[in-house]
Amino acid sequence: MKLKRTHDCGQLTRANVGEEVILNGWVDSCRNHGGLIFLDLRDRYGITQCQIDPATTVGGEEFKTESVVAVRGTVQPRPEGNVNRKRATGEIELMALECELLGPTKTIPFEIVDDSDTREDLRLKYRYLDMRRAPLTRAMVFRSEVTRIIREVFHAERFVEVETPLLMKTTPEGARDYIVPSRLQPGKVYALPQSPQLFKQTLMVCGLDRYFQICKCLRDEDLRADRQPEFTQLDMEMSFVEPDDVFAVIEKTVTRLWKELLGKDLPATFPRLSYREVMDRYGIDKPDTRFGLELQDVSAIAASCGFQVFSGAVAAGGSVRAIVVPGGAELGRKKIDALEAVAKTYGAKGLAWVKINADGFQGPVGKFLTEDELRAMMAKAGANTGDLMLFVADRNPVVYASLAQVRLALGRELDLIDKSRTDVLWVTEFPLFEYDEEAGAWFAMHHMFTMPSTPLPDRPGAAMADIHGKLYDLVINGNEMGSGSVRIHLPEVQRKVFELVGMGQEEADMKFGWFLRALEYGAPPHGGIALGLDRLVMVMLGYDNIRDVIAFPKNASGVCPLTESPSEPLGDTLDVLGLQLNPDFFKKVETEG
RNA sequence: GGCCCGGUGGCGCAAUUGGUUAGCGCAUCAGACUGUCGAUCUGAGGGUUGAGGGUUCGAGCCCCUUCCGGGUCGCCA
Repeated sequence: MKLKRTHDCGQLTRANVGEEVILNGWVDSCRNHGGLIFLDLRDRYGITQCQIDPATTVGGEEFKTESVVAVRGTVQPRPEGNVNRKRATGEIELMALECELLGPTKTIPFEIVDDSDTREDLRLKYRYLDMRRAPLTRAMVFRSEVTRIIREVFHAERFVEVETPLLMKTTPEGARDYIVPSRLQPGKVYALPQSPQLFKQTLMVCGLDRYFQICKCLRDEDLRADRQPEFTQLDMEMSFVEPDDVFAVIEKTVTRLWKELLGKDLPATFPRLSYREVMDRYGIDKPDTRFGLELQDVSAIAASCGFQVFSGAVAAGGSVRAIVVPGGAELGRKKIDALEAVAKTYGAKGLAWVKINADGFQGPVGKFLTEDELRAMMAKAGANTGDLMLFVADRNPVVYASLAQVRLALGRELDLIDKSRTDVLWVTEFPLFEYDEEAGAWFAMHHMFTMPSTPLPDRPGAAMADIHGKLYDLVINGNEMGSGSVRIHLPEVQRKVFELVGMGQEEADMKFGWFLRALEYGAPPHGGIALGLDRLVMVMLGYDNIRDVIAFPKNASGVCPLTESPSEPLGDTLDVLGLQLNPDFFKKVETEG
């Protein structure tokens, strides 16, 4: 290139008038008026208008949108009345003396505008074009700032940044592993990390005291709008700590991120709510507390009512809970049906409702309950005339899950969520174990390395439901942003937990023997947390899709439309590993099954 | 794997109850134009409506199968 830039496209102002400069960038738009051409040159930093006189400008012509061009010219003030107030460089323009086409372009497949509505797989196929859009460029720069600040805080707090292996031992608990076959050890495989959990705990046994890492984690599960097969975590671990010590570091980090990057003040410490409390009030362990409509337990009244659906649910050990929608008596049947559909998605058999009109009760529940029972429920739930009450009666997990989602749907539908608010909170005191009715077994709710708060029972059983762990989640605006715990540092406790979730001694030694051995040699009490970095950036920017904060994401089918991965293995890749792929395997299983 | 939504020129959309030659905006190409700023004006080209099958005198529209994309449930310790 002959014309190498002296400035970027966002920095020239009145102060530069008279200077001869060179700009390099992309053609944002090129407006040809015949006798003169206006060329908007764009780079990451901004857009500067260049004026080309086709008669005198060397190499001056109309350039194709998105081609890469260099312009040498003189900075001049724009004539009176032609200032563009929308741009930082709007007071000046570059009178082009010479132009050079640095990178020609084919006609682009879609327009590059901020509010793109091009379908996403096409945007991903041409990611380099899509990324030139301001919202995506901004996300990348913003994300870089987030990690910069995180590193500043953690280094200032004397954390050591350590890289842990990508090729590690497979431990198929939890999510499905991505597997990497070993060439040097035929017949064996590595796994890609679902998280560096055991390595970071081992680093505590190493005596590093405070560790952090911004690392990739990989889980072979189905994708969602907020879930990618590979994602990034801010992972940290500290020795000789209680949960409060972990909270303090994260609170410092998060408040500083919000302050520096969004100019918003968050409280110095975040509210702590117990798992019991958030489930009771919101039915979900990641509550969006930016609006009300909390769940109301009317089981006591429902237990003795004549409505079998209600009384039966309570008798079976479940509950009847309600959401009161203030002014909800105005809601039409269509909207209530839509809410019922939400409830059913989450396992509810139905969504009972009653409108409290001035002239009486209206709705299916009204027919089955006496007026006294309805009035008692109104009082218990805090409902008034003009309100709508929505009920779910079922087993507790179903009641919680369905009403929690009905509540969120109402929040969106009735526009109750104050988007200007940032509600950050800790959810604490999670149960350590959960019972999986399908599998008929107990398993660890978070993971198997969390220190119990109370003594463990001798053998698996119902008593496990009452065991709580030093477990905590960070929740921001209803998003699970991070999860952590104080860990087990005593090998006999760790062995006991393995045993309680049905892992025999032999199996435990095969999978985690190396780690149990590490705990036997002076392991410090320790704890930590991992934050989802992609989600954090997504929430900070107010985006609703995780792909928009990741440079080269996969689509919902796990395919990268840009590179077309995954792809058929090439050459002797498989032979070297002694492998054979059998894509028809799944079809066969289907037809034979 | 289940459910919901979608697939129509390069991109975004439209097309009464099934009914002429499938329209519109942007983009593209050609021409005009010395103050635009996502320029404007004039004109032109560009489509086997994702694929396959069926119903019908007639299918973009209805039915079946299938592929692709988005969302979601399951799943994600």
